[in-house]
Amino acid sequence: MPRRPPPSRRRAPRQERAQATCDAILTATARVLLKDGYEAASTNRIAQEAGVSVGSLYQYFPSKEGLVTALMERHRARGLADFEAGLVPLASQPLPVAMRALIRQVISVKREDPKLHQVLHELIPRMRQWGLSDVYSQRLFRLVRAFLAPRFEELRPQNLDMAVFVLVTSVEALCHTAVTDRPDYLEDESFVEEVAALALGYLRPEAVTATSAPPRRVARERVTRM
Amino acid sequence: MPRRPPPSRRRAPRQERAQATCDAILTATARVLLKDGYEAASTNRIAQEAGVSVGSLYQYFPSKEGLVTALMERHRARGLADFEAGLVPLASQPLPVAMRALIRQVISVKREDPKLHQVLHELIPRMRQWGLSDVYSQRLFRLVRAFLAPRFEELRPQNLDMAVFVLVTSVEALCHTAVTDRPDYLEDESFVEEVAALALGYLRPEAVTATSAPPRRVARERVTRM
Amino acid sequence: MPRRPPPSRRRAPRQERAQATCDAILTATARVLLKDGYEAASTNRIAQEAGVSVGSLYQYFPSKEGLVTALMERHRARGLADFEAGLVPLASQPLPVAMRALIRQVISVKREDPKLHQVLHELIPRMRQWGLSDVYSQRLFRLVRAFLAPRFEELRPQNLDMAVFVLVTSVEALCHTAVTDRPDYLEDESFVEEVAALALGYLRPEAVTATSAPPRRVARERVTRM
Amino acid sequence: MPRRPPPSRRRAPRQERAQATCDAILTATARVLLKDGYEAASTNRIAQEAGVSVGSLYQYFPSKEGLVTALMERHRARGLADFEAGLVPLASQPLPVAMRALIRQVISVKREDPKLHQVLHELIPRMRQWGLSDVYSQRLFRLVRAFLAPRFEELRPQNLDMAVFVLVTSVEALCHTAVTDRPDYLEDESFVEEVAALALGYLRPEAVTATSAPPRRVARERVTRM
DNA sequence: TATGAATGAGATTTCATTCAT
DNA sequence: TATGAATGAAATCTCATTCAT
Repeated sequence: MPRRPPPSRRRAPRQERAQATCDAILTATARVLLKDGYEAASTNRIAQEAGVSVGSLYQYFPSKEGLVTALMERHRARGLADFEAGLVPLASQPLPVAMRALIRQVISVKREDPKLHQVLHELIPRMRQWGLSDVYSQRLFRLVRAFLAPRFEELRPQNLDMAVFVLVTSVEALCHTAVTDRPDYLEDESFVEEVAALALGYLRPEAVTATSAPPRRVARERVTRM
Repeated sequence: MPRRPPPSRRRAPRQERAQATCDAILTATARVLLKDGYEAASTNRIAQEAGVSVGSLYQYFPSKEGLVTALMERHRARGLADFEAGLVPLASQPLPVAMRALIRQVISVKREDPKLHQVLHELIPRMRQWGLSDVYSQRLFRLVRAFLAPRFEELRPQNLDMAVFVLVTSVEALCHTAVTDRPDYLEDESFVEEVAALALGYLRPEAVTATSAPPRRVARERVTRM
Repeated sequence: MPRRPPPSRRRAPRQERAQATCDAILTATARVLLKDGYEAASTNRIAQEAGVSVGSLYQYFPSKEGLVTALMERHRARGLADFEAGLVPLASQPLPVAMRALIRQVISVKREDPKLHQVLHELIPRMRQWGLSDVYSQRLFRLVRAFLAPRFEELRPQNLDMAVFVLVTSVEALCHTAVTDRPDYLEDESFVEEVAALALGYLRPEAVTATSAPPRRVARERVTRM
Repeated sequence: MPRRPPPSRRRAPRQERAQATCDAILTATARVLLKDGYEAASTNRIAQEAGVSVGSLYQYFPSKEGLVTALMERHRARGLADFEAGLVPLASQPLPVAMRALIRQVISVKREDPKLHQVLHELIPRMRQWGLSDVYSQRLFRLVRAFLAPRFEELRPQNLDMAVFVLVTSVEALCHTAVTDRPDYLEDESFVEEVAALALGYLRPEAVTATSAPPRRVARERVTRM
């Protein structure tokens, strides 16, 4: 029996003042997480940074976990909304064009506040430990799937779900790691090209791989490439 | 001024018995990390699991950080050695063959003890916070670079370093995420094919993404898309 | 210097509505005390249960102490009134008849709401700590004393005050403990008989303790002390 | 499903020093409970009073609850042992003699440290809330039962268990309340006589009560006494 | 060298109470 | 009068680390 995920909010703020407090707390949480990391970020410290008392913090959030969860939710909801908004006008574009645009968007979203992105990214496993399922990943997955589905016929992969997994996982990792480890790449237009090459090379209809894959393709490829 | 990374070992064990104790502690650390996660893994608990006193633990390791670092080092050193060992006989193989073999190896290494892999994976950002540079990533990077360098001429990417980054990051993320989130993929031979398709499709010499790639294209594209 | 007992009420409710609120709060207090016990019963929780805001609660009661004290007073005042009402018609009854009737009444009062009785009973020491003297015990004592005084001549005990203490204390304890620990006894008519036997055996004129109680002293003492 | 009572001890002290610490903590607990009562007695305060750090306290006791429980156990175990020791030589004495001796012992035990007795007495309901069954009450009950059983034939009560309940509850309450509320009675030999009169009058073979009890006795009594 | 008792700073969380609206 | 947001002192408990034995 999986334990029900604990709520991330304790009570909805009714008055304006309360909403402001609530926001201030979340923002302060982000700031403190950035500066000190999750462990060193004490609730007292966060409250202080938000300019409220700890009591207020606990009036709106049931625990440190809940607080961080709420921040995460806010952050990811925004990111997902952005992504979706960016995706819509691309539906009718040619795949390469759309792909590059998407990659640029992913990067630009992460670059906006790289440190916060990184901190929250590192919190994901912890949230999993807390029993929170990653609904945003699932929604992202579904968005990308819906984007690719209409073009399925022209693509090489036969298993759409797996293709989405491969694409989302690899592109996400590349963008994230670039932000984290190679900020120089972010200024480099050729990086986008390379990520696009990875994605498009993977999706493209022409057979490319070899030896053990579906018979005839393999043969053709072997001849073609080696 | 970046702080000098603290040592992960306090004193090298001289006697055999000491070495055994040291190993026992590291192994216990892994066990406890698995069971309880990093935060809940107290040094007292680890010592108990190892069958020694906390005092002894602190005789061999200067701190909890050091202990975890040492475990990490042991683990990654082994992983890297395995990887290197697997890489050597593949030097002379055709790329697709070698690539599939490598992917299989990465997966099998992670599958061996998936939970431990995951726990240690999640510790990486923490170690970074501690000021430890990820030497193993760098060495992995160099290994892959050395593997690809001789074939550079036949590959599409023009920037070898970036290509290595793209490959290592994406393949690693795919294998890791599969172990974590989609264990069903691990049993599925087609998953290896897809990852291989991603890698090979990225590396292959023929242009594929149409519109983009090498120098002039970029210019054209800029005109086209922006 | 003993601190003056703090008031249990802040302001007397003037309007009817206010009286209703006041009652609602007290009733809610009882409910919450029952459910959660004294410590877990927070004033916010009580206010919520009463359907008012904490602010209102503090308009009628100066503190949590005062709130609980007021509840206690209400409860004991009612209990005492009941007891007194029951006592009046028994004044002219033979002692055994009256005694059984009283015991039955004590039991039935406690059985009415055993949990509340128990909770409030357990609060008595706390109230003592708060410096509140137990006026209701004193009034109960006086009632029983007044009940026994007219029959003093026919009773064995020579010290009326002590006899009242012995009777009240033991009967009260028996009834309370039965409600708490042996609810089965409450259904058992023979329990009433046994308690009555205890009380009547204690009060009866014939000497009984034989062997050690110095016989003649009794007579002398009567003269000397009462 | 009743929750298993939590342990009152965390780990048994192995070294002498540890035992001393453990004792010091328990003694300090008693001292602080006396002075401040349960609520105001903070674990930090207790540790300070014991001259150790809080950490040490929590090394031996798992919680404040556990700490108090352990103190209670120690206290009641001693009291019970004393009582049992006093009971043995009385087995062969005439009932009135034995009864007076027992009452004197109960009083003297409580008088030894009246405040501590009172504090611990008031903690009993709390322990019940914690799910701890009152084993010592049960053992006391059995001791008294074993004491009365051989004389059952000569006693009035027909239900031995109920008789034990009546005796233990009333005598205990009288002694306790006297210690608490009427310390003057403790100096007064006639108080012991009255309590003995209560107990012996209850137990004595001669019929005494009336109207509704077992038929013939009732009749006789009515004639005799009223 | 090994042990494990002891330390104590510091973390999370609660709740009686106040007071601006 | 009523509301409920805000306060903040204080309580319980943990755990990395030290050091006397």
